[in-house]
Amino acid sequence: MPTLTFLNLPKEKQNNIIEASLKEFERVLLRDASINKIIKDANISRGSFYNYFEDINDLYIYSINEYKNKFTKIIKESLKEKNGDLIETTKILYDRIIYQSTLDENRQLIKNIFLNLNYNISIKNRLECEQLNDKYEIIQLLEQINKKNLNINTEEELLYIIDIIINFIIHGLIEIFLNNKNPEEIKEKINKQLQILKRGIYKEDK
Amino acid sequence: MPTLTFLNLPKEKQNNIIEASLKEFERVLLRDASINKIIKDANISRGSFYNYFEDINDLYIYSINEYKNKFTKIIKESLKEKNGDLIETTKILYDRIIYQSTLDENRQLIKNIFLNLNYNISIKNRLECEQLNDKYEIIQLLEQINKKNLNINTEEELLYIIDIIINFIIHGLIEIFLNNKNPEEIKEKINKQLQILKRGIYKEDK
DNA sequence: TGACAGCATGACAACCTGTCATATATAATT
DNA sequence: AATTATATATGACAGGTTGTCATGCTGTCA
Repeated sequence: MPTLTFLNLPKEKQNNIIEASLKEFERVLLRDASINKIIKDANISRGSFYNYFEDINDLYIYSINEYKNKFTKIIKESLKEKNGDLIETTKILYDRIIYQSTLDENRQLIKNIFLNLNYNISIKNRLECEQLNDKYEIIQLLEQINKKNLNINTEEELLYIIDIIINFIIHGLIEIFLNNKNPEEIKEKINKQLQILKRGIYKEDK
Repeated sequence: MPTLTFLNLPKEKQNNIIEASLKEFERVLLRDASINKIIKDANISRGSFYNYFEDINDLYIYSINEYKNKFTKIIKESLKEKNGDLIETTKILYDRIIYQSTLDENRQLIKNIFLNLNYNISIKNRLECEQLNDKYEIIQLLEQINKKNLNINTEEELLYIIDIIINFIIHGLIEIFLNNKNPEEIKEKINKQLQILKRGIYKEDK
């Protein structure tokens, strides 16, 4: 989290810093982002930077928050549209993420945000933990899922399933963004994996 | 791949370099590994290093090859022991990887190798592509899987399933190594995810 | 006016990587 | 044996990076 010093800064100065950082996070992946470039662009001194943030990861998590909310919103809308059907929601979700990330004016930044997820798992954890409103958000989302057609016994199982599905999507996006695979091809792959998950991999008898 | 210059070096000198690099890859994750430390430890000059390898990733892929083979062997043995049953093989495989990585004298290195898988997906790809014998290895493994009790129509589907299962394991290992989760707890989680995959997530009617 | 807390600053130490001109060793050819 | 050609080794160097810290500035409060 940024320090109080940062939060007490005039909004304009705060924005300058955030904007400069987003420019940098758009240019390169988090692991290659340069504090030097950001402070030069935002016109602040090196010392100030370290008065505001612990390190560049700290700034990153704070800066991309807006985008996180954007995607939470997309998830919510998709769930609603598909009446809580998990598989159908996933399919439309994929389409929308791809749409956002190929047409959005900030597509390069979105692309990097997704790739950063995998470059640095520990950041991912900080991202998930630090924003405590997350827990509330997740509960809200879970409630919208239609459990009637799901073969589950506990809430825990639902969480596991979601974990699996999220990984389908994230791995798909990595293949697209990093290895320049065709989104249609990956969509096909994710659909097949969803089918497998839907019906199970073992034959009836067992 | 290392250059011919490197491969023509006396075995002892080669070994010195590999040993020095493994020491470094044990100390820190790939993204923090220092060429300086390695060349100092191996007693070679900076210029020589770049005569032998393209960069540190190049050296990494070459150095950990031995460990890759180690795990391929463990997979083969497990498959054989469980008569090709995919789920049972996965379970025992997990136990053995955990065993290796908590008891092995090189546990820290093994831990880092697994974590590196996620820190840098592009390296993972290089690792998978460059060793062409891999394709043969994979085909060999696939043949050993018992498909009779599997609900699959094509070879392609089998590959998708394996992809899913590998991700279960890798994500589990990350939680253990990076977040210091309890291996027993993660084992429980993976087992549950395997159960879900086994039976499918949708109710019969659909 | 003095004292103090909060904030800003940039020089600095201590790292890092990749390159390249030069030096040396080894092999080939005259 | 002497010369040439090729292969390999070297470390200084340029151009980066990060995090720290003593110092200076500024506004508030007594």
